Amino acid sequence: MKRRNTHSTAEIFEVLKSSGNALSHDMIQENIGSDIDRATIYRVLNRFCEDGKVHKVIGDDGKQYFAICHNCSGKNQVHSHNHIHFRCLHCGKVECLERDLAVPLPEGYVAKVHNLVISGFCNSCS
Amino acid sequence: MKRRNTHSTAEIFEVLKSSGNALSHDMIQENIGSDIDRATIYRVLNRFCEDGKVHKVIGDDGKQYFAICHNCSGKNQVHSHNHIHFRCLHCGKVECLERDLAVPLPEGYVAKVHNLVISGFCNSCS
DNA sequence: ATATTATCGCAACAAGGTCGCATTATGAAT
DNA sequence: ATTCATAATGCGACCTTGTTGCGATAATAT
Repeated sequence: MKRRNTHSTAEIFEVLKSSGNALSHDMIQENIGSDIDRATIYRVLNRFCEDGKVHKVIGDDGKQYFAICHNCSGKNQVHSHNHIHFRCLHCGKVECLERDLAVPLPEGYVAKVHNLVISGFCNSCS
Repeated sequence: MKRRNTHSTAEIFEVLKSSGNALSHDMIQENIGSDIDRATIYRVLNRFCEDGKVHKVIGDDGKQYFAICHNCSGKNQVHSHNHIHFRCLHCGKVECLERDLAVPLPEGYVAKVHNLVISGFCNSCS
């Protein structure tokens, strides 16, 4: 399936880019000018993930957050997104701490997905 | 509020203990003998968390997993549960890797909750 | 301009978890 | 042992997050 450049994809990507943080679906919907359907936003985001333009983290609030890949090593690679994310319990901001983390696993264990989130208070809120 | 010893709390704690791993609500419901309501299970587990007998992790599947605290340093302490959890994508097992992790945060950041999950394949499934 | 088909919007659905409220049962006091 | 206050339960309703089916729309190639 070839991807098409649509209004929605452009706007959603722009919101993610200008934010610089990891955003949940509803954050995106707020920050967006036009009115894009919830299902469409999820579909666009999941497409971004498949294409390796974006990575997804599940917060300790159980919600999905999406962020543009900067230092991530290519699409769908194992270990590609093994950095810690920080979620502020006060302002809600979720950011990627650009510090890769090598976690030694026991013998015979194979890592596929890293989902590392620390929450607390960020520098603006502590 | 004083806690009471009930049938449900005893059974749920026993299931967690004999399993040795972190269990989701439905895993507990399967492993349990009697028929305990979903809401009750969640309430019991949340009570255990408040009392520091158990800690909770959100998996990258968005589900809550509960595990008995072994090396965790007391109830509701910051940094008390800062170990990595491993979730097997094949057998579903979620286990605590008993290896504490000191993550250096940027200036001004305060950690409150650690939610560190790596998923992949465990030694039995890889 | 036309055809193909990826994408969208809407609605319905599913799963996970919480909450209100009437009922039950635990543990303490009598 | 009986009574009493109230913690805990079961049931149902509810909310939120996310996904899916399907007909309508619109992006790209010809």
